[in-house]
Amino acid sequence: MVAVAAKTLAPDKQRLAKMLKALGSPVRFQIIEFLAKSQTCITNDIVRNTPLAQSTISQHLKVLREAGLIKGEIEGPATCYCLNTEGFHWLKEQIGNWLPDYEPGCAPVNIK
Amino acid sequence: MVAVAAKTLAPDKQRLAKMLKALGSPVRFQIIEFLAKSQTCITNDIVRNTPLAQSTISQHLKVLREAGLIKGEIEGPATCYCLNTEGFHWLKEQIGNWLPDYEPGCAPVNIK
DNA sequence: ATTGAATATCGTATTTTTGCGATAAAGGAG
DNA sequence: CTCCTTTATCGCAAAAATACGATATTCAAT
Repeated sequence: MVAVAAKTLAPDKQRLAKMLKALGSPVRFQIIEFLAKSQTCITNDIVRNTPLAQSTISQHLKVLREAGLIKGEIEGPATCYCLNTEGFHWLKEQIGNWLPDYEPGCAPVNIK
Repeated sequence: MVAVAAKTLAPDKQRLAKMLKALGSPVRFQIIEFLAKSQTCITNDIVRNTPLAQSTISQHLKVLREAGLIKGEIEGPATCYCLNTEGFHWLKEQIGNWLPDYEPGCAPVNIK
Protein backbone atom coordinates (compact mmCIF):
# COMPACT_ATOMS: atom_id res chain seq x y z
CA MET A 1 0.00 0.00 0.00
CA VAL A 2 1.56 3.22 -1.14
CA ALA A 3 -1.23 5.45 0.16
CA VAL A 4 -1.51 7.91 -2.71
CA ALA A 5 -3.11 10.36 -0.27
CA ALA A 6 -5.64 8.64 1.92
CA LYS A 7 -8.27 11.19 0.90
CA THR A 8 -8.94 12.53 4.35
CA LEU A 9 -12.44 13.81 4.66
CA ALA A 10 -13.10 16.96 6.64
CA PRO A 11 -14.05 16.17 10.26
CA ASP A 12 -17.64 17.19 9.68
CA LYS A 13 -17.95 14.99 6.64
CA GLN A 14 -16.34 12.18 8.52
CA ARG A 15 -18.84 12.46 11.31
CA LEU A 16 -21.71 12.61 8.87
CA ALA A 17 -20.48 9.54 7.00
CA LYS A 18 -20.15 7.68 10.28
CA MET A 19 -23.69 8.54 11.29
CA LEU A 20 -25.10 7.43 7.97
CA LYS A 21 -23.13 4.24 8.05
CA ALA A 22 -24.48 3.52 11.51
CA LEU A 23 -28.04 4.13 10.34
CA GLY A 24 -27.46 2.07 7.22
CA SER A 25 -27.83 -1.25 9.01
CA PRO A 26 -31.40 -2.58 9.13
CA VAL A 27 -30.95 -3.77 12.69
CA ARG A 28 -29.62 -0.45 13.91
CA PHE A 29 -32.35 1.33 12.02
CA GLN A 30 -34.93 -0.64 13.96
CA ILE A 31 -33.19 0.05 17.23
CA ILE A 32 -33.48 3.77 16.49
CA GLU A 33 -37.14 3.37 15.65
CA PHE A 34 -37.70 1.51 18.88
CA LEU A 35 -35.90 4.16 20.88
CA ALA A 36 -37.80 6.94 19.17
CA LYS A 37 -41.02 5.33 20.27
CA SER A 38 -40.06 4.36 23.78
CA GLN A 39 -38.06 7.54 24.44
CA THR A 40 -35.98 5.65 26.97
CA CYS A 41 -35.21 2.01 27.69
CA ILE A 42 -32.49 -0.37 28.79
CA THR A 43 -30.52 -2.70 26.57
CA ASN A 44 -32.55 -5.68 27.56
CA ASP A 45 -35.80 -4.11 26.41
CA ILE A 46 -34.29 -3.91 22.95
CA VAL A 47 -32.94 -7.44 23.10
CA ARG A 48 -36.36 -8.79 23.98
CA ASN A 49 -37.79 -6.84 21.06
CA THR A 50 -35.60 -8.63 18.51
CA PRO A 51 -34.67 -12.21 17.65
CA LEU A 52 -31.00 -11.37 18.09
CA ALA A 53 -28.56 -12.28 20.83
CA GLN A 54 -27.74 -9.87 23.62
CA SER A 55 -24.12 -9.61 22.51
CA THR A 56 -25.20 -8.65 19.02
CA ILE A 57 -27.45 -5.86 20.22
CA SER A 58 -24.75 -4.63 22.52
CA GLN A 59 -22.40 -4.25 19.57
CA HIS A 60 -24.95 -2.35 17.55
CA LEU A 61 -25.61 -0.03 20.46
CA LYS A 62 -21.92 0.66 20.63
CA VAL A 63 -21.84 1.67 16.98
CA LEU A 64 -24.83 3.96 17.44
CA ARG A 65 -23.29 5.46 20.55
CA GLU A 66 -19.97 6.12 18.86
CA ALA A 67 -21.78 7.76 15.97
CA GLY A 68 -23.40 10.18 18.38
CA LEU A 69 -26.91 8.96 17.66
CA ILE A 70 -27.77 7.63 21.10
CA LYS A 71 -26.74 8.25 24.65
CA GLY A 72 -26.34 5.61 27.33
CA GLU A 73 -26.64 6.28 31.00
CA ILE A 74 -25.54 3.71 33.54
CA GLU A 75 -28.36 2.99 35.93
CA GLY A 76 -27.48 0.37 38.47
CA PRO A 77 -26.43 -2.79 36.69
CA ALA A 78 -28.27 -1.76 33.53
CA THR A 79 -27.71 0.91 30.91
CA CYS A 80 -30.48 3.28 30.00
CA TYR A 81 -30.47 4.46 26.40
CA CYS A 82 -32.17 7.31 24.60
CA LEU A 83 -31.75 9.14 21.31
CA ASN A 84 -29.14 11.85 21.16
CA THR A 85 -31.41 14.61 19.93
CA GLU A 86 -28.51 16.94 19.40
CA GLY A 87 -26.99 14.44 17.02
CA PHE A 88 -30.18 14.06 15.05
CA HIS A 89 -30.68 17.79 14.74
CA TRP A 90 -27.18 18.08 13.41
CA LEU A 91 -27.74 15.23 10.97
CA LYS A 92 -30.90 16.83 9.67
CA GLU A 93 -29.10 20.09 9.14
CA GLN A 94 -26.25 18.42 7.29
CA ILE A 95 -28.62 16.72 4.91
CA GLY A 96 -30.19 20.07 4.24
CA ASN A 97 -26.78 21.34 3.23
CA TRP A 98 -26.76 18.95 0.31
CA LEU A 99 -29.81 20.61 -1.11
CA PRO A 100 -29.22 23.44 -3.56
CA ASP A 101 -30.38 26.94 -2.66
CA TYR A 102 -32.79 26.96 -5.56
CA GLU A 103 -34.06 23.89 -7.36
CA PRO A 104 -32.09 23.22 -10.54
CA GLY A 105 -33.38 19.75 -11.41
CA CYS A 106 -32.43 17.53 -14.27
CA ALA A 107 -33.91 18.27 -17.64
CA PRO A 108 -37.49 17.00 -17.75
CA VAL A 109 -37.10 14.31 -20.40
CA ASN A 110 -35.63 10.84 -20.56
CA ILE A 111 -35.48 10.47 -16.82
CA LYS A 112 -34.18 7.09 -15.83
CA MET B 1 -37.38 -21.29 7.11
CA VAL B 2 -40.61 -21.15 9.02
CA ALA B 3 -40.98 -17.39 8.68
CA VAL B 4 -42.27 -16.53 12.14
CA ALA B 5 -43.63 -13.29 10.64
CA ALA B 6 -41.10 -11.66 8.40
CA LYS B 7 -41.46 -8.38 10.29
CA THR B 8 -42.61 -6.31 7.36
CA LEU B 9 -41.75 -2.68 7.83
CA ALA B 10 -44.25 -0.04 6.74
CA PRO B 11 -43.54 1.17 3.19
CA ASP B 12 -42.33 4.53 4.44
CA LYS B 13 -39.95 2.95 6.89
CA GLN B 14 -38.76 0.61 4.22
CA ARG B 15 -37.97 3.48 1.91
CA LEU B 16 -36.20 5.35 4.67
CA ALA B 17 -34.11 2.33 5.58
CA LYS B 18 -33.17 1.87 1.95
CA MET B 19 -32.08 5.48 1.62
CA LEU B 20 -29.97 5.29 4.74
CA LYS B 21 -28.40 2.05 3.66
CA ALA B 22 -27.52 3.61 0.33
CA LEU B 23 -25.93 6.58 2.06
CA GLY B 24 -24.13 4.32 4.51
CA SER B 25 -21.44 3.33 2.06
CA PRO B 26 -18.38 5.61 2.09
CA VAL B 27 -18.09 5.48 -1.68
CA ARG B 28 -21.73 6.38 -2.24
CA PHE B 29 -21.45 9.10 0.35
CA GLN B 30 -18.64 10.67 -1.65
CA ILE B 31 -20.60 10.36 -4.85
CA ILE B 32 -23.41 12.33 -3.23
CA GLU B 33 -20.96 14.95 -2.04
CA PHE B 34 -19.53 15.22 -5.52
CA LEU B 35 -22.97 15.56 -7.06
CA ALA B 36 -24.01 18.15 -4.52
CA LYS B 37 -21.04 20.25 -5.54
CA SER B 38 -21.25 19.77 -9.28
CA GLN B 39 -25.04 19.91 -9.43
CA THR B 40 -24.96 17.83 -12.58
CA CYS B 41 -22.46 15.50 -14.22
CA ILE B 42 -22.10 12.31 -16.19
CA THR B 43 -20.97 8.95 -14.85
CA ASN B 44 -17.52 9.37 -16.25
CA ASP B 45 -16.90 12.57 -14.33
CA ILE B 46 -17.46 10.60 -11.16
CA VAL B 47 -15.29 7.71 -12.29
CA ARG B 48 -12.42 10.06 -13.01
CA ASN B 49 -12.86 11.54 -9.55
CA THR B 50 -12.26 8.21 -7.81
CA PRO B 51 -9.70 5.40 -7.94
CA LEU B 52 -12.46 2.90 -8.65
CA ALA B 53 -13.39 1.07 -11.82
CA GLN B 54 -16.19 2.28 -14.04
CA SER B 55 -18.27 -0.80 -13.41
CA THR B 56 -18.02 -0.27 -9.68
CA ILE B 57 -19.23 3.30 -9.88
CA SER B 58 -22.03 2.26 -12.15
CA GLN B 59 -23.27 -0.19 -9.54
CA HIS B 60 -23.17 2.40 -6.81
CA LEU B 61 -25.09 4.83 -8.99
CA LYS B 62 -27.73 2.18 -9.45
CA VAL B 63 -28.13 1.77 -5.73
CA LEU B 64 -28.43 5.52 -5.23
CA ARG B 65 -30.91 5.76 -8.08
CA GLU B 66 -33.08 2.95 -6.73
CA ALA B 67 -33.07 4.59 -3.33
CA GLY B 68 -34.49 7.75 -4.87
CA LEU B 69 -31.45 9.84 -4.00
CA ILE B 70 -30.32 10.68 -7.51
CA LYS B 71 -31.86 11.00 -10.94
CA GLY B 72 -30.23 9.95 -14.18
CA GLU B 73 -31.09 11.39 -17.51
CA ILE B 74 -29.91 9.78 -20.71
CA GLU B 75 -28.08 12.28 -22.81
CA GLY B 76 -26.76 10.85 -25.99
CA PRO B 77 -24.48 7.94 -25.18
CA ALA B 78 -23.92 9.24 -21.65
CA THR B 79 -26.08 9.51 -18.55
CA CYS B 80 -26.38 12.80 -16.76
CA TYR B 81 -26.90 12.54 -13.02
CA CYS B 82 -28.10 14.98 -10.39
CA LEU B 83 -29.42 14.79 -6.84
CA ASN B 84 -33.07 13.99 -6.41
CA THR B 85 -33.95 16.99 -4.28
CA GLU B 86 -37.41 15.66 -3.61
CA GLY B 87 -35.87 12.55 -2.08
CA PHE B 88 -33.55 14.55 0.13
CA HIS B 89 -36.31 16.79 1.37
CA TRP B 90 -38.31 13.74 2.27
CA LEU B 91 -35.33 12.16 4.02
CA LYS B 92 -34.76 15.29 6.05
CA GLU B 93 -38.36 15.34 7.10
CA GLN B 94 -38.32 11.70 8.13
CA ILE B 95 -35.30 12.22 10.32
CA GLY B 96 -37.12 15.08 11.97
CA ASN B 97 -39.92 12.68 12.80
CA TRP B 98 -37.58 10.74 15.05
CA LEU B 99 -37.08 13.78 17.20
CA PRO B 100 -39.43 14.16 20.15
CA ASP B 101 -41.80 17.12 20.25
CA TYR B 102 -40.13 18.46 23.36
CA GLU B 103 -36.67 17.49 24.53
CA PRO B 104 -36.79 14.77 27.17
CA GLY B 105 -33.09 13.87 27.34
CA CYS B 106 -31.39 11.29 29.46
CA ALA B 107 -30.76 12.09 33.06
CA PRO B 108 -27.74 14.37 33.35
CA VAL B 109 -25.40 12.03 35.24
CA ASN B 110 -23.29 9.01 34.38
CA ILE B 111 -23.53 9.57 30.67
CA LYS B 112 -21.57 6.98 28.80
C1' DA C 1 -21.44 -0.09 -41.84
C1' DT C 2 -17.45 0.77 -38.64
C1' DT C 3 -15.29 2.93 -35.04
C1' DG C 4 -15.11 4.96 -30.58
C1' DA C 5 -16.88 6.81 -26.29
C1' DA C 6 -19.90 6.21 -22.34
C1' DT C 7 -22.61 2.97 -19.61
C1' DA C 8 -24.78 -1.00 -17.70
C1' DT C 9 -24.79 -5.81 -16.36
C1' DC C 10 -22.84 -10.30 -15.06
C1' DG C 11 -19.91 -13.62 -12.65
C1' DT C 12 -16.54 -14.04 -9.30
C1' DA C 13 -12.79 -13.18 -5.85
C1' DT C 14 -11.96 -10.46 -1.87
C1' DT C 15 -13.08 -7.74 1.95
C1' DT C 16 -16.23 -6.31 5.45
C1' DT C 17 -20.00 -6.85 8.36
C1' DT C 18 -22.80 -9.51 11.07
C1' DG C 19 -24.24 -12.71 14.65
C1' DC C 20 -23.26 -15.90 18.09
C1' DG C 21 -21.42 -18.30 22.22
C1' DA C 22 -18.18 -17.90 25.80
C1' DT C 23 -16.36 -15.04 29.06
C1' DA C 24 -15.68 -11.08 32.03
C1' DA C 25 -17.26 -7.14 34.76
C1' DA C 26 -20.38 -4.67 37.81
C1' DG C 27 -24.22 -3.71 40.74
C1' DG C 28 -28.26 -5.15 43.73
C1' DA C 29 -30.63 -8.57 46.79
C1' DG C 30 -30.50 -12.00 50.09
C1' DC D 1 -19.93 -13.29 50.57
C1' DT D 2 -22.97 -15.64 47.05
C1' DC D 3 -26.37 -15.50 43.66
C1' DC D 4 -28.72 -13.29 40.06
C1' DT D 5 -29.44 -9.85 36.56
C1' DT D 6 -27.70 -6.80 33.08
C1' DT D 7 -24.02 -5.49 29.95
C1' DA D 8 -19.82 -5.35 27.45
C1' DT D 9 -15.99 -7.54 25.02
C1' DC D 10 -13.57 -11.18 22.42
C1' DG D 11 -12.71 -14.69 18.85
C1' DC D 12 -14.52 -17.00 15.17
C1' DA D 13 -17.85 -18.73 11.56
C1' DA D 14 -21.29 -17.32 8.30
C1' DA D 15 -23.35 -13.94 5.46
C1' DA D 16 -23.32 -9.76 2.84
C1' DA D 17 -21.25 -5.99 0.39
C1' DT D 18 -17.65 -4.52 -2.53
C1' DA D 19 -14.54 -4.20 -6.55
C1' DC D 20 -13.01 -5.89 -10.65
C1' DG D 21 -12.57 -7.55 -15.50
C1' DA D 22 -15.12 -9.17 -19.26
C1' DT D 23 -18.89 -8.47 -21.92
C1' DA D 24 -23.04 -6.28 -23.86
C1' DT D 25 -25.48 -2.01 -25.33
C1' DT D 26 -26.35 2.50 -27.07
C1' DC D 27 -25.56 6.54 -29.55
C1' DA D 28 -22.68 9.84 -32.39
C1' DA D 29 -19.44 10.60 -35.86
C1' DT D 30 -17.10 9.34 -39.96
